[in-house]
This record gives sequence, structure tokens and C-alpha cells, in this order.
Amino acid sequence: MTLSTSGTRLTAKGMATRARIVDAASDLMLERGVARTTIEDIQETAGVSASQLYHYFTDKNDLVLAVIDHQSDLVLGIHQESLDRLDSFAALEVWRDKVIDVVRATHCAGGCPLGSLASDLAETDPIARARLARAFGLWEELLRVGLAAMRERGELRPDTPTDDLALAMLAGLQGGLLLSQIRRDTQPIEVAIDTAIAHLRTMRP
Amino acid sequence: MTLSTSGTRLTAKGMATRARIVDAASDLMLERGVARTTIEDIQETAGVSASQLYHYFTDKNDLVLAVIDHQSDLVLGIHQESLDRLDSFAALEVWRDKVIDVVRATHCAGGCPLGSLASDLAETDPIARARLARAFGLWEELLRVGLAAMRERGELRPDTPTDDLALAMLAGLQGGLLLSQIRRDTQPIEVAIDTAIAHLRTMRP
DNA sequence: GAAAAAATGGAGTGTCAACTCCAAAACTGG
DNA sequence: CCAGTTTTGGAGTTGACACTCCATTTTTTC
Repeated sequence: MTLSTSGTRLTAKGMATRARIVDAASDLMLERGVARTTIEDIQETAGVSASQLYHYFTDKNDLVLAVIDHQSDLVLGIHQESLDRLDSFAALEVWRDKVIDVVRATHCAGGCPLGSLASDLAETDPIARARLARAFGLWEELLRVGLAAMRERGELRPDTPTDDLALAMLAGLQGGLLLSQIRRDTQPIEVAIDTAIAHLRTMRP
Repeated sequence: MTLSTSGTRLTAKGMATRARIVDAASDLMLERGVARTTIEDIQETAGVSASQLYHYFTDKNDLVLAVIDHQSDLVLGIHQESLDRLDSFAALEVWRDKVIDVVRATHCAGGCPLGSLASDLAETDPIARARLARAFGLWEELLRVGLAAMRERGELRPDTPTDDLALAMLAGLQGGLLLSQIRRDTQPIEVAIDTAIAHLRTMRP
């Protein structure tokens, strides 16, 4: 999974410390962005010393990559769970509700963890950009496979362009999350997903 | 328009200098984000001294607000021009091509100026968030009015939920721009807009 | 054309943030 | 239980960055 730290073997305790650091960094970077999150903030939140942090990560950049991997695992995990057996419109609605519950739970703060990191790092860190592109590729694939399965099951017409719809759905999701974040209102993400599903409904046989 | 600097009257020369500063700051902040853009960078790019910068803006935050206003004017200007007489699907396609030309011209770098600022500032600067929310509101309104006009003209069925479609379109646009930015490929934004238009086409009388 | 206001130059200042270093404590494997 | 390895503590150090200050030049106003 994580290929950043190599060479030194990690004790159970060490793994726990490392995880605490990544957790703290993930939370803070989602809230404030990468550049505004200081190493000292992370130290305090995670309850570790400077030497510990630099024992597990070569520098802040290295930590950022670990945060990307961590958030990718979390986000893709949530969506994989819901989309794995995407075989009906009912299942799609369950996914929809789950996404919106998450947004509501955070009161629209932070936006999408991957989207925020992407916007933050796209132009300043090529390695981070590539890794985020990969994560979004996997996410898109999840939607692609799900919609293709729906088509196979006869829920959608055979000529439905599921690949395009999957990409458009991901775009709508990202944009909806961003708009919900700045408006502090779940309406945009709700409308974005519902409209995507409505479009899908026009493609039933 | 700009309500940040008040009290002192501006000479023509002063206005030019101020504009040079805002232009430079806008470019740099779009490329690197707000926190990674230093005052010194802006000074060099704009060709001004520190005292000039602090003569026109009380602090970096104040400059950020000016950048938001500037980018809002630019972005909304571009879209207003295209959407003003949105009375047919042909006009919608013209708008689509224009948007994608802009993205292609920048080689997908930077993403949407407003979207990037929004993601950057949403959680750290409440005033900036409010102002960006307002800009997105105006943008949404542009689309709302355009689609409503299309419906009035009989291009769309009377029961078409143009308000929802406008919001979903803006979301798809934002998400598509973000995905195009991290993939360095215009495909996501193209598919996002085209899918939105395709959905609209299903609503013709 | 002179007083007032605005625009500019550029050196300086205090703070903060990333990263280093050396030593000590805790743990692991044989 | 001991040698080697991993983990931890915490006080520096270096550089960068936002912002200040005061003097000087340019422009406006009457």
C-alpha cells in the first residue's frame, strides 16, 4: 500500500505512532490545506515530538504523500462498499443517501478529502498530482464497473454510454461537494447527484 | 465594485499600480495557491516595492479579497457573454466550445480560478468564503436565467426543472475542471458538459 | 506655483516554521 | 539477558515571510 517509508522495519508501537501522525495530518490538512498546516500543529494533535515525525517521514512532502494514500483508502473504501453491488436504481439511491449523510455529518466542511488535496497540490507537487490522478482513476473505475453492471442486468439500454456517465457522475459529485462546501448547504450535492441519477433514468429500456 | 480600500482617492497611476498588483497576485495564487504565494513574489511579478503593496492593501488578506473580486469579474464576464442570449441548443454548444477552448489554452493548469480559490479559502477565511459563495450564486443565476429563457422559448418542456439543471450544470463544470486539472486532459470537462447538455436534450418537447 | 495629498524606494524587524542533532529510553531477537 | 535496533525527547538553527518605517519623489488642487 504505502511505499514511501522503506528500509526500516516498523514495530507495532511504531506503526501506531505513524498512524497517529497520518491521522492528525489528514484532519488538519483537510481543514486548513497543506501549506497552512504546520509540523508543530501535527505534533501537538498527534502527541508526538519532532524527532518522531522525522523518524517516520523524511520531510513534509513525504508526509503529504502518506496523507494522500490514507485519504484515498478511506474515500475509495466508503464508495466501494456502496457501489460493489450496484445492480439497481434502488442501490444507487442507497449510495446517494450515504454520500449525503457523510456531508451532512461534517456540516459541509472540508469538502471531498481527495478533491481538496487535488486542488491544493495539483500545480505545486507533480508526484502528489500523479498519485491523486491515480486515486480518481480508481474512483471512476468503481462507477464505471457499477454502471456497466447495471447495463448488463438490463436496467439500462444496451447503447447507454456508461463510461461517459461514470466520469460525468464523478465530476458532478466533486463539483457538488465543492459548492456545498462554500455554501454550507447540502443542496448542491443533493441536486448534483439527483440530476445525474435522473439522467440515468432516462436511459432505462 | 471593490469595497476593500476606502478613504484614499486613487490617481490614474495609482489605479494602474493597484491593478498590476492584483493581476500578479491573481496569476500567482491561481498557480500556487494563496498560502504558497509570498508578498515578495507578488512584488517581483508586479514590479512594485513593499511600501506600494501595503499602500494599496492593508494586508495579505485584503489583497486576497481583491483577487477574489477580480477573478469573479473575469469568470462571470466570460460566461455572461456566452450565456446572455442563451436561446437555443446551438448557443449552448458555442458556450461549451468556448469553455473548453479556455481550458485547452491553459493546458488544464490551474483549474477554475473561482473553484481553486474556494477550495483554498473555504475553511480558513470566512469573509472570502462568503464572497466566493456570492460569486457562485451569480454564476448559477446566469445559468438559471439562460435555461429558463430556453424553456420560455419552447426549446424545453414546460415542466423542465431548469433551476436544478442549472445548479447541476455548475457542479459538473466545477468537477470537470478539477478532474481535467489533475489529469492534465480536457476529456473530463468535455464529457461533463456534454453529458449535461445530453440530459437537457432529453427534455425537449 | 505652492501647499497638500498621493505614490514610491528600500532597508529593517520580529516571528514562525521546517528541519537537525545528540543522547536516552524502550523494545526485539537469539 | 544482552547486543542491536527502533523509538522517543527536546533544545537548537537557519531561513523565509509578513509587515513596518521614514524619507523622497511625483502628482493633484486651488
